[in-house]
Amino acid sequence: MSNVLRAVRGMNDILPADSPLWRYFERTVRGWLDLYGYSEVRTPILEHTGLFKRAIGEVTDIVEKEMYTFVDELNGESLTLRPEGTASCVRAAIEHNLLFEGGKRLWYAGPMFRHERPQKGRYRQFHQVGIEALGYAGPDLDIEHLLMTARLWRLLGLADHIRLEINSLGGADARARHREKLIAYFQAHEAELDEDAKRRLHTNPLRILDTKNPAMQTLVEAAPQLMDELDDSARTHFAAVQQGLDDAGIPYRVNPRLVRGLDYYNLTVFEWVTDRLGSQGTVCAGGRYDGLVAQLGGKPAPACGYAMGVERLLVMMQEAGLTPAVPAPDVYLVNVGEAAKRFAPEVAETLRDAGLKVLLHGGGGSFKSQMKKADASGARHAIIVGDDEAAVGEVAIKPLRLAGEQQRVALTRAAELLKG
RNA sequence: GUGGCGGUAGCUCAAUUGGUAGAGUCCCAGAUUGUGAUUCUGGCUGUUGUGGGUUCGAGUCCCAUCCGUCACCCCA
Repeated sequence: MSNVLRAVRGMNDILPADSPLWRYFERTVRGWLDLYGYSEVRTPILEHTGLFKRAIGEVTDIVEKEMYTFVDELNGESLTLRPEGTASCVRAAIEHNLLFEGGKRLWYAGPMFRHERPQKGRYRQFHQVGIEALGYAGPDLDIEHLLMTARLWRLLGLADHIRLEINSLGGADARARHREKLIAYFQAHEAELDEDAKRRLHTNPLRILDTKNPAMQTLVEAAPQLMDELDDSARTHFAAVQQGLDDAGIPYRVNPRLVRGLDYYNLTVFEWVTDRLGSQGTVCAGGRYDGLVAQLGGKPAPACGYAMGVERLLVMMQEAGLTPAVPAPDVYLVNVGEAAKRFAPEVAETLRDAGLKVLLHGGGGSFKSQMKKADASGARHAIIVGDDEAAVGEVAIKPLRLAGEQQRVALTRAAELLKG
């Protein structure tokens, strides 16, 4: 294998054994998005580096050490493979004035890139489906997003394995106040902080609250709560979101320590989590980002959205045994003899004209081996063409799955017989 | 980026204190010269991830590296 080229680490081929699951997932997701009236946007995989720095935040882990950034040597521009989809989606909406007529419900799907250490459910090229509602301020869209995700889990058969956690981050001012209090509080207890916490104190103090170190639990529990800083409008918004979940009968847990890794979030944030994926438990997450449109140069517009990790959901589906049936052709066309070989493409095309999925045997081989392949293909029928049949424009139809006699008919009658 | 464990045929896995790399499956052919799933017979399949080192001799021991995996970090 030393001379063999390999895929880049953390970037996977999706092979025929897996593509039916992907297609099933994508089909389900598209139908589900149609139910809610969302429109697809497709943006480039590559953007100017500045877009992500401005949208995600200069000091986030993603921007500091996980982006695939390079200089286009032909013109000196710094470009970046998108690490997430919201920035591109919002950029496109601003660039093309999509919000001119008011709110827009959008979605996108595709590969994202982050230079992290690969692990199960975490890859350097991974896929997300993202949903964004731009131009809507009220909690009604937050609620719509939570209800629609709950429906998707039901459609995919994952509802029993996923639970919802929500929180409110308040406005920018509330978070700034909270951040200061938090830093002051932890500085006052610096002796009790572990190494991780000391490092995070000024980079990402919110993350200290998430520590898994049992020795710090009491310290963390007595820390200033973001919830206490929320103003009335943020409280009202959050209460309305919870009311909406209650009305819909969707169970959830308010997790005051739930934060987001991207700077643009405010007010409602949520995560759908599972305990079936080890440490990669977050399967879908998002929230409100009312400041982002203006931050990227657009006319100020509120917005909220979320993204799901496709690979993580697919692993869950596989482990739950929810894999779709392998697609099989309707007909496997066996052909033996020179005249038969010339006749076979006409037979195949005629049947395809009638909408039948036909796998034409390729590569020669004995009659027996062709029949074995016909069986292995999963086709319901084998069509057998020999020189005898070819000479008179007939085919032999043999049922492979159900009982029944083989019968020989004119090609012109074959399709109707196979479909009936 | 840090640490633990792992890597043998296309796939799933064996290989005794270091002593000639094996099985099942798959694939191919035949038993059955125009009939597939079962059965029987025969056959193909490897730079033991890669590169060095120790040794008379390395799948096995040592070093490096790549890839996977788990945890951390972070996140979908």
